[in-house]
Amino acid sequence: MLTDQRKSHLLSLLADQGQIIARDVARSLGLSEDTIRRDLRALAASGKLTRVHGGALPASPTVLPLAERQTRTPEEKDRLARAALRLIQPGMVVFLDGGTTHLAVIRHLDPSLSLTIVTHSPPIAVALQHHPNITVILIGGQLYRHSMVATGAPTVQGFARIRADLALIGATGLHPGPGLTTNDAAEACVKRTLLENAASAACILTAEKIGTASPYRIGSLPEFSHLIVPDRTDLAAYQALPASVIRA
Amino acid sequence: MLTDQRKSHLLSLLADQGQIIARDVARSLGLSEDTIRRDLRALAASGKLTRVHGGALPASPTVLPLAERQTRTPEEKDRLARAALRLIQPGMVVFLDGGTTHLAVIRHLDPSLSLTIVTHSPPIAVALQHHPNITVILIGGQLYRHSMVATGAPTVQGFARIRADLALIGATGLHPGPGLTTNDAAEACVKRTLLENAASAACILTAEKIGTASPYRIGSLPEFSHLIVPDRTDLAAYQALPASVIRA
DNA sequence: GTGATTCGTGCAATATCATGCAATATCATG
DNA sequence: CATGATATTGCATGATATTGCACGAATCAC
Repeated sequence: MLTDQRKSHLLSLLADQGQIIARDVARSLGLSEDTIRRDLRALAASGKLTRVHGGALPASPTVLPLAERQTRTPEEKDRLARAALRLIQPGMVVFLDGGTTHLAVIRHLDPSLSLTIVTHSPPIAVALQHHPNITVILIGGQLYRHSMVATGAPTVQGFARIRADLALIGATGLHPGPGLTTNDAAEACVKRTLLENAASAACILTAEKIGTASPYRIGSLPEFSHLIVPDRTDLAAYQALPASVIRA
Repeated sequence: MLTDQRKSHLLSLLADQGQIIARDVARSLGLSEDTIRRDLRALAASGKLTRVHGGALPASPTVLPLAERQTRTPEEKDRLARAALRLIQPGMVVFLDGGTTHLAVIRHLDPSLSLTIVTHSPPIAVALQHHPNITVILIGGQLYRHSMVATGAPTVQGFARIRADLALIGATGLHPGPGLTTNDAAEACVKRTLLENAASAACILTAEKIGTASPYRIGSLPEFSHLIVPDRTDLAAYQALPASVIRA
């Protein structure tokens, strides 16, 4: 296993479990604790995590990943969410990815709108509790804590059995090279499944994600039907764009 | 469990309950009281709480939104939940039904306990977000809003593929005739699946449910291994009882 | 008051940490 | 391909942190 790979592994482990115990990771990777400790020190130095006696904890703001991130850029997110609403028509079957942006979409949903939402995110399901006209299909799997979504083979299978009219897919990066990317391999896999099993797909991106790339590819821009970005986003670097680019 | 995590746990416990009793926390975490006292001293030194004889109190005068909820929550539920904790051992695979009683169980869960929880309830999954030592398997299906659980064939299938050590199953009624019952047919079906695929099963019942019957049968009392009921519950009307009846 | 509980401190056992060092692997350059 | 430079890893070592226990003092409940 390569060193950088191991560091990514540590970060995704941290995102997944909310903690790292040096001894356990060293044993599970068959390496000495010294190596893991060195990695942790390096990651802590670059601010990716917080070093504590015995292992590591998320860098401060991840303590409440969703609730915290929710408050980061609320007004931008709300604008984008409202723009996304135009894609949702009555009667549709919609795949809805996890994430605070999509929670914002639900917040703005017309409660009389009648449609089916398919999601693997417990917080999304909880947010839909008081939308009686929406049929909610929950897709199961192992819970990935950082994003609070189910992942793994059962999740992929669950989505693959359904054909949606629209998929709203989140991403952590958009870059001219790799296209749309995300931070976790298993999550990327699920997102690709959403993309492949929906008649149309949209991705909502906040400003800070544009121009950045995460390790795991979801797909290229033209595979999406819609891209929803902030108002004055410069997309000149992208040769192929989705059929519709919505600026909000 | 990491030391820093334990300190966070103490603070969140304080926010939750408005007080900390050193002896109880030490016992629930399986550590010596000295360790807890040392933590409390450290937290008090940094002004995060006020040290008092026997434990700690919030640093700021009051203002605890959650503590308020705690008092509104029937303490009966908390007592029952704590009693249920004794059935949960490290390493177990546990089916966890939805409902506020089971949410209370999670609130009292030792955060260092390492086990697998399988649930079809989004609120339960959300509540487990900050229990990094617990593997959460989410079971999908159509969301039934009244109880906030997934139901239907996919849910039944999802559970049936797993063999659990323990199932904690909710019910809305216990009556000498039909036994344990619930309000929704699809939900009853899921609950039966939990019952049939776990090595042992327990049902927690608050006082107002005992002696009542809902339309849909889950199973008879002797099919359960444990029944957890309030202290002075009269069960004389029931000829066959579970192997263990816990009164809390 | 009096007994029981809780407290703080000192101490010892253990675990974890940072650093230096040597062995090996990988890289860059010619 | 050869060779020196750099990176990575495991181990040894002394330092630091954590934890449980013992013991006497302080505090609480009655």
